[in-house]
Amino acid sequence: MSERKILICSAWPYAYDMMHLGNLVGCLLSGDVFERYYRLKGCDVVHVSGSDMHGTRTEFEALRRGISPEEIAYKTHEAIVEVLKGFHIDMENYTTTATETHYEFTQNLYRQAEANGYIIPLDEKRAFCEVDEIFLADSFIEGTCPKCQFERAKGNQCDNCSSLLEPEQLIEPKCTICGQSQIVFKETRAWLLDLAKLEPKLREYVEGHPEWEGNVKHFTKQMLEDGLQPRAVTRDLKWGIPAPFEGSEGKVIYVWAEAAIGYVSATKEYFDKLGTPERFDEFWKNPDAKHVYTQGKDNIAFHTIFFPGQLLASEQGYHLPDQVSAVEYLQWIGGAKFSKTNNVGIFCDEALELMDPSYWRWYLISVRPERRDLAFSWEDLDMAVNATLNNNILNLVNRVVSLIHKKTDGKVLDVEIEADVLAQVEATAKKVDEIVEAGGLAAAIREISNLALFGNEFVQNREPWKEGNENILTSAFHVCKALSVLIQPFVPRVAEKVFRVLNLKDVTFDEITTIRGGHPLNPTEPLFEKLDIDELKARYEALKEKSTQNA
RNA sequence: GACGAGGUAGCUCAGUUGGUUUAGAGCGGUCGUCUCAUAAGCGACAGGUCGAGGGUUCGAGUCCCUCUCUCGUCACCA
Repeated sequence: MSERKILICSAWPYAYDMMHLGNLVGCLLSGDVFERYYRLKGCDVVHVSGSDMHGTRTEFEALRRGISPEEIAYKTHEAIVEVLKGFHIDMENYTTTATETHYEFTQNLYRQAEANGYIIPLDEKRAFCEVDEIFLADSFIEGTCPKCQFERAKGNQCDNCSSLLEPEQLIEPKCTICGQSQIVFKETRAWLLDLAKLEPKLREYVEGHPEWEGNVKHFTKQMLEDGLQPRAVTRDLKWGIPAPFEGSEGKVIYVWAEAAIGYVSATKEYFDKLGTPERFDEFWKNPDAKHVYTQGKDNIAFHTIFFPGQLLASEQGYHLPDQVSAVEYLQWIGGAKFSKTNNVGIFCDEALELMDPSYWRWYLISVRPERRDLAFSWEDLDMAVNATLNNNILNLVNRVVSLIHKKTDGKVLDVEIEADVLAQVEATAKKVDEIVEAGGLAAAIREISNLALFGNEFVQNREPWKEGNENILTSAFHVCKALSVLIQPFVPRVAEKVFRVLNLKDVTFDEITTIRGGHPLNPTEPLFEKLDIDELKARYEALKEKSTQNA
């Protein structure tokens, strides 16, 4: 058991509504690609995530619809599980935050934090709706802004004059659940995680990661510069994990304070079920393990400050996040925001009705917003799928395989591979590896595409279809083989087909540079089908038409 | 509002700590071309005031200031 231990943690989708494509690409899909990549390299990989079942919105939405939060959460969870299957996202443990393991683990962790002196109580007046008998989050209160008289100012901020507000300042505050204004401010006790006390340790942890870049670095640095404050980890809600503190009966642990802990409990649950609970420590108590977190930029602070803060507070020696691979936002056409209520954008369940999931995977990762926000476009989709994946990469494979069948009886000749081909393949593998190890994926796809360009150019220039040039095909095959391995983490089902045609089995990363002479191929089969983008658009329009009518 | 991050050819992006005279790729577009491959492949060309203005410097896309646009955070939304 000396392989590298890699733990991939994808941010937990909120089990309240179906994810859109932007949610998918940054969290679960990226995680899946990383998982497959590291496994290809022979690492010991565990990938965990799950549905975030609790939360204010779920509970409030349940109140509004008159059903239980559980019902919403489980229904959504089941739908998400189906979507993951549909996108070929397959991890060690996709669970929920409503499991017994998670409840126990979270409560234990917070008891440990309390015993270590990191939990402090605080009494505070908070808005309470007497109709719904529930404490209201600031954003669930509306009223007239005391500054600009805008009538629908939120409890924390006025959307009109953008003043920051306290809920008490609103004139005629109303509950947005029942619409009534029977709001009183009642004293209630909250328990806070003392992040101020944890600050020196967190600072040390963050300073230990000079490789963090971009938003991850900036957000985190900013948080520390502003100084950390104790932050409430309990809520006056019913649906959630009962808070385990003295006198905290009837309150739950707040979602942000428990969802991330799910990374740990989900790993534990996985190894418990597997019957090898001792292996948990190989991932969570092992300083040599590498932990990769995939999420959207809105979650950065949770992964670099709050979550490590909790782990530190427990003083159990848990491994802290190493790589925080955060993406910017994928937006809808023209920079519009995805919105279920306004029926804008494509949601994951709809996406699967529209197109081959391999194509979605390839497109989404190739436009993965790693540097800045990015808008969906049909043109980009067309280019990524048809121009790059189909015409450039897969057609090259098909081209070379057909030639080998025609010219050398389906056998790769046992001759030397051209030096520049060897060098190009090796250089690409190296670059891809550097990119992925550093938390990038879109750039890796660009490198892979470049190798295919090189391959096509090579074949074109050396004309292996002419008599006497058959030896060239061995080099061309070498490129195709490398391509097939490199695309595997991105489009596993497509790679499977290519492996079959190339007659490769139990493929690992090493296959990229392995030299094969005298290797027989299998009969060719269609490797791809062109995507008809106009037809796809038409079906999308029809789908939207239908869901507008249903709404 | 405060703070932070970004605005490079139609699109997606590269551009080390400022310096090979005409700012680079890929895709798209235009033209040409091979024929092994799913009208795929290859080559050539197309010229973007590097968001706007000012400054520092022998020299700035690369540093500083101002402005503008986009995005994010601002701690009971996650």
